[in-house]
Parts: sequence; structure tokens; C-alpha cells
Amino acid sequence: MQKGNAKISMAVIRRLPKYRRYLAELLDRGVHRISSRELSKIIGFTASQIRQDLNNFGGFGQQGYGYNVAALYEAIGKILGLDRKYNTIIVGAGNLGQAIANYTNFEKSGFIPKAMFDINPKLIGLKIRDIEIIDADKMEEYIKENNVDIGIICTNKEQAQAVADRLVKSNIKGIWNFAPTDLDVPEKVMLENVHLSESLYTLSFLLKHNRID
Amino acid sequence: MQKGNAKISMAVIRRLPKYRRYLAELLDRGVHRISSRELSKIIGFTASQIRQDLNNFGGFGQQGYGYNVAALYEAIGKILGLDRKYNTIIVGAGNLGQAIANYTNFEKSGFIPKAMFDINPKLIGLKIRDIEIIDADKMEEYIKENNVDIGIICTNKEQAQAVADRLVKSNIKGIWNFAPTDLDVPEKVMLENVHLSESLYTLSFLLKHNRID
DNA sequence: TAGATTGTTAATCGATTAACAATC
DNA sequence: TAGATTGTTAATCGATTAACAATC
Repeated sequence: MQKGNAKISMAVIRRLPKYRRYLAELLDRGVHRISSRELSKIIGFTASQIRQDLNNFGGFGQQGYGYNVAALYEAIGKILGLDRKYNTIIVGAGNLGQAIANYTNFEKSGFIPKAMFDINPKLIGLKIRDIEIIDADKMEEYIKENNVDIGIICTNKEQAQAVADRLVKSNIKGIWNFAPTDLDVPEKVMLENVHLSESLYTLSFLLKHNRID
Repeated sequence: MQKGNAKISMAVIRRLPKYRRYLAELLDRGVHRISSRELSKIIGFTASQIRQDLNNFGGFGQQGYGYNVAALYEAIGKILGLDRKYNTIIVGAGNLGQAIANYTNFEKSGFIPKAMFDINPKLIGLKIRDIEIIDADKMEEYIKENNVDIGIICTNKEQAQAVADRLVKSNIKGIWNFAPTDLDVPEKVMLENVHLSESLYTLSFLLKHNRID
């Protein structure tokens, strides 16, 4: 997929979903082709950066024409690995876990929540949509039997590392971590953090210093 | 607070909450002083970067000694604007809005959820903890009467820009946006996005390409 | 063909790391 | 004092932007 074996920088990777989002919008509006210059105007990256970014993965454009919106949308989806389904479990069935279980957009993109896990007896047995909350004791067994790809950690920070260790032992492929702590996992396990308070504190910094970017 | 009037880069700003988090942990463990070298080992930034980062805001350390953990923790809190309280409202009382309302950690850091707003008659009048869900029609009035600093957008992407426009008109100071879209706000209004699907797609990229960082 | 726009190389800019004099 | 470690300048590295030949 990517050209040669050059390592793609995280900066580029994190821009890809945004390209895909704007391309989806163009598709909706019935736009069939777009130049890097026009895309630059709506997405806010420089045209040069857009061409550089895309060229990490191949030549999707055509000189004198630009890019085919549908084809590029499709290609970026594949690059991001959105051309397949992922089985996921949510660990921690509190408010955040339930909110994620209820958020059907992820499922539409191919991330299927198969089950939730919790230690609270009051929650075990309940269902969010059709997703059952199961006793956390049965997590390892469930992961192996159901081919779970991604574990979503929605516990508090105290329990997060122990959960991560158990996910790793069960051969999980990726962890999406919402607990406000940094997890230690072997490098073969992919880890993505959502540190909400860090985001909020960044906003509060900007408010205090009245930064205009 | 910051040295001279040099512009602090976003890269530095986004590292500050992580410094604060690790310093809090050290405080808990009763550690009173730490050198950039030791901190480097636990936080994973280079000692050089730590010293550079902190020196953007002043000389908090002492040669031959290192940094006083409590004093540095305090100082970073102030830099981040965590030495005061912020009145916030949550717009959109669906699952995500409710999860945020229930997450008491933000309140502990000084971000007080004063009210929630929704257009759904079934939700209006309900309370999450002691936070009332109010008819969205009354939002502008409420913001002005209650000195609201931050609006947290938890609507779907279709409604997000209209909500942002109304928040801006009501003189909100900052917006924390969870809707999966980019908002257009005047530069005097600070904006911080939490794009969950972009984070999830990044994880899926890493899974597909088996990246080891 | 002439015009438009890519793909790609080169130049610039900014962020990170290294080095070390200052100093506790 | 001697050792440790900062604050800060200089060097390096990486990411972004500019430029333009290739080409549709």
C-alpha cells in the first residue's frame, strides 16, 4: 500500500481521516474531481502538503485533472484499514463505555462492539442495544472464542493497566484507551490513547493565554 | 507566565498536561524532587526536551538539585489555567453528553457543568447528577445569566455548526467539540476538538500496517 | 495543442536533541 | 569544595512549503 518501505510519519497518518471526511462530504455534494488547490481551500492544509501526503501511498492523481473524489475516498479508506470489519469489546460498562456502545457510527465504519465487560454485578447481564455486559472474569475466554481484534478500555485509571495486561495475554491486536493513564504494552500491540482531560486542559491553556492559532 | 512574548508551540502545550499527571503521581508516592533525567525515564521524553519545555515558562529548577515536585506541579497547573474554576454547559444530552456530565474528574479539576441543553422533550427536565437538562431554546439566555465560559458540543455533526454559532453569539470563551466535524468560529473563541473516529481510524491504520513506534 | 495540475526534488522552517558553561 | 544538574546555545533532524519538470 505504501510506497517502498519508507516509514510514514504519525503526522501524516493523523491527517488521513480528515482527508477521508472531506472527501465524503464532496461525494455527498456530487463533486467528482478535485485538485489539491481546491481541496486545500476547504480542508485548510496547503496544496503542497496534500500532494506530499497522498504521494506517500501512491499516485492517486492525474496531471492536468486532479484527483477523482470517489477513487481517492476509497483508497484512503483502504489505507486506513477501513475495508474490513473489526471485532471489539468494551471493558468497563460505566457511562463512557455505554456511550461508546451506543454510538452507532463506529459500527457503521466496521468496528463491531461484540460485548462489554464489567465487575459490577448490577451491570452484568444488562444489554446496551444488543450488546451484553458480561462478567469480567470471562473476558479472556471470550476474546479467544470470538476473535476480538480491539479492546476499548473505559475503566478508571487504577484498573486500566491490569485490564491492558489481560488483553495483551489474550492476544488482542489493538487497544483504544480512554483511561487517563499511560499503558505499558508490548510493541506488537497497537495502542491509541484518548486522553480527554489532556484535551480539556489544552483548551484551558488556550483560554488563559488567549492564543490565536 | 511565559518568558518574553515568544509563542509557545502547540507541541509543547500538549505535553504540559502529561507533565502534570506524572508530577501528581510522584507527589502521591512522596517524591519531593526530581531531575530532568529521572523524569525522562518515567515520562518518556528526553531530559533535554523536558528542560526546554519547562524553560519556555521560566526557570523552575535548580542546578545540582533538579526540580521541586510540588512546586512544579503547582506551576504547571497555573500555566494550564487550572488555578480557577470554569462554568461549562453541555449541549446535546445524548449518551456522550450524559457520560461527560457523569464524569466527576472534570469537575474536580475546576470545570463545573452548570447545565445541559437538548431539543428532545423527553430529556428536558431530567437531571444527570444535579445537572438539569434544559430546553435548548433557553441556551443563549442561560449562558449570559450564568457566566458560562465553555460550551461542550455533544450533538451530531449536522447540528454542531449551528450550536457553535449560537455559543459564539452568546460570547462563549471556548468550545470543546465532540461532534465529528470541523467548526468555523472566530479566532477569539478558543476551540479544541475531540475527534473520536479520527483516533479510532488511526488505530486501525496502525493495526493494518503493524507499525511499531 | 495549450492549459492545468500532478509528482517529486530542493529549500525552508520549526522542533528535537546534544553539548556545555553557569551555578547550586 | 566537588558533583550534579540546570538553563541555554548550537547542531541535528524531520516536517512543511516552494518550485518546477513531467505529463495528462
